[in-house]
Amino acid sequence: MFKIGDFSRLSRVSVRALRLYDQMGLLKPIRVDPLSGYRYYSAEQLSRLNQIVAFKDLGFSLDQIIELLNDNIPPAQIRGMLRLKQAEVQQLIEGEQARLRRIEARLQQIEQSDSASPYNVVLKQTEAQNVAAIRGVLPVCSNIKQLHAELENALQQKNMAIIGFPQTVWHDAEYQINTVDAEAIAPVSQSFCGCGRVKSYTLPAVQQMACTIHQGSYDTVVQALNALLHWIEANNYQIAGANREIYLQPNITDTSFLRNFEHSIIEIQFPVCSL
Amino acid sequence: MFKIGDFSRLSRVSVRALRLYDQMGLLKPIRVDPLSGYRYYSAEQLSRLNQIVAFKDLGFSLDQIIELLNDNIPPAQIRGMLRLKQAEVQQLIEGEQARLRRIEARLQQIEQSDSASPYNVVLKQTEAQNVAAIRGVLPVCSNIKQLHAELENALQQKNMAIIGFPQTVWHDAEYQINTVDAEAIAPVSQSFCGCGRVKSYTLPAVQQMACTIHQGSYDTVVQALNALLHWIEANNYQIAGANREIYLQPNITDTSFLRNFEHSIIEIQFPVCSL
DNA sequence: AGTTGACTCTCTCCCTACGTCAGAGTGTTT
DNA sequence: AAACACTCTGACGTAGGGAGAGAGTCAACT
Repeated sequence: MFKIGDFSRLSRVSVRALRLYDQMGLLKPIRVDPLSGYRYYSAEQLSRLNQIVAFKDLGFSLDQIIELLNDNIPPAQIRGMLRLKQAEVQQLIEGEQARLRRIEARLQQIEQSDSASPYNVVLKQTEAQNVAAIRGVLPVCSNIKQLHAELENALQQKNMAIIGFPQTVWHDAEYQINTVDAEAIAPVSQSFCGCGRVKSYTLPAVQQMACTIHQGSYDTVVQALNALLHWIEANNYQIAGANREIYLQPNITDTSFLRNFEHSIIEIQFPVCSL
Repeated sequence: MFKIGDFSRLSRVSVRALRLYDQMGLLKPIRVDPLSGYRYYSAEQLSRLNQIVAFKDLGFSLDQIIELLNDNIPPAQIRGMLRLKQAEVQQLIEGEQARLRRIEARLQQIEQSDSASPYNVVLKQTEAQNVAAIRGVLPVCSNIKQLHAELENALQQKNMAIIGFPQTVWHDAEYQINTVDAEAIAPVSQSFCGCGRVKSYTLPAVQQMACTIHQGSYDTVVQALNALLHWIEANNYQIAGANREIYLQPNITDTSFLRNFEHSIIEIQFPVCSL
């Protein structure tokens, strides 16, 4: 019979852990002195303790180990739990590898542009939303303002409330001179029947959206675009749809963004998928 | 200005997290109503929040992010922290890959021997210890008993206290018929000058020791050996030294193990290193 | 002006698998 | 008998929030 300290040295498991295992019912000492409360262990218990440590090394939680060491557990279930854990660890590794790529991309970015770039790219999900939209082919990008103004007027006349920030979707797969296929969009509470150029539909949800935020003059928004595209390339993603711009205003009802493109706050989004 | 809920939906960061960031000083709302305590955020803060989320995705803790977002931090230090994190993630991945191999080895083992094998292999460190030892070439394994008896007698005559479990080191690199090179060992408190066949030295520490525990008759100890060797192979380790057997007795001073090999508890150890 | 429903506030407890005290009691040795 | 090593229980801390209680606020609708 060993006192807890000896048993701890023997098994190389900390005293604190042994007391925890006792409390959880994972490994009870063979005897507890009712007077002093001292725990006494026997050498035979090393085998069970070894099992506990082995399962812990496989990544199981103590609660799971209690289950696993239950006497009347069929081997099939143990296999099942092992497979589950296997998949879990597999996924964790993949996640960490993606993280590693992100870190490397960040390092590269710092080393290229010596000053730290102000663009931080984040992966998000977006939900589907009901929207009103006007799509058109414009001679230059900046004409998107007129499209938004037209949309706003049309919705005001229809008495439709705008319940979110105005957005633009740039449908051009690649840069084209003199023509830009763009769509001005405003979130609305419910679908309605479109009329004229105004369409009503549901902007689909996107699982993986690479996003960054641009602040300042609209003229420098290309820098944000560049940073975003670099990030997508460096992290082994692929563009999976048209990119969006969301015009973040102080208030949803405020529409000053149309007149103030010098101090705008814009979130730029690219749908992506893993390469 | 946005209330916390709107800001949360906008940024896709939970309200709870935003409150935490406020409390930690990571992202203070631009205004807090002194009466109601309501937090109000501005769209401009999305950019900082994006930075926070981006660094969190890289694996940094909130405390580290406070440092990283400190205005007067040189880019060189950011690079350093990124490199550190890179190494850390790299190591984590390797650890998880090793775990994956352990899980796979376990699955294989279960599938081969349908009933769950009672041997659980664990990786430990061992410390250096002063020992007394007699080494000899024996005709059969079981003669190790005599060597231990001889060692015990010699130490008793010298009045040396044994302060740990008796052990055997099997020096044979490979199995040989009719001759076994083995060493009976007993831990002692300090080194002394050996005499005759009894040597005194320090048994070196081992960084990685693959261990399992055998209970029952000594005759079936080969099964434990097999399980251990399988584990070492399946986990991409290599044997890096002579294997040891530790005879775990109810008490250190008890020497009944020499007479009772039918109900022994033995820990078997193999020094290993990564392949 | 009142009411309702949706938000928000602070506060506390919960999660892992222990590490780390603090204060009190035990066992062994000199 | 004193010293010292060991053990006990219990509490608090960890990272990043989740869940929920109880109270207060805001905005819209009657």
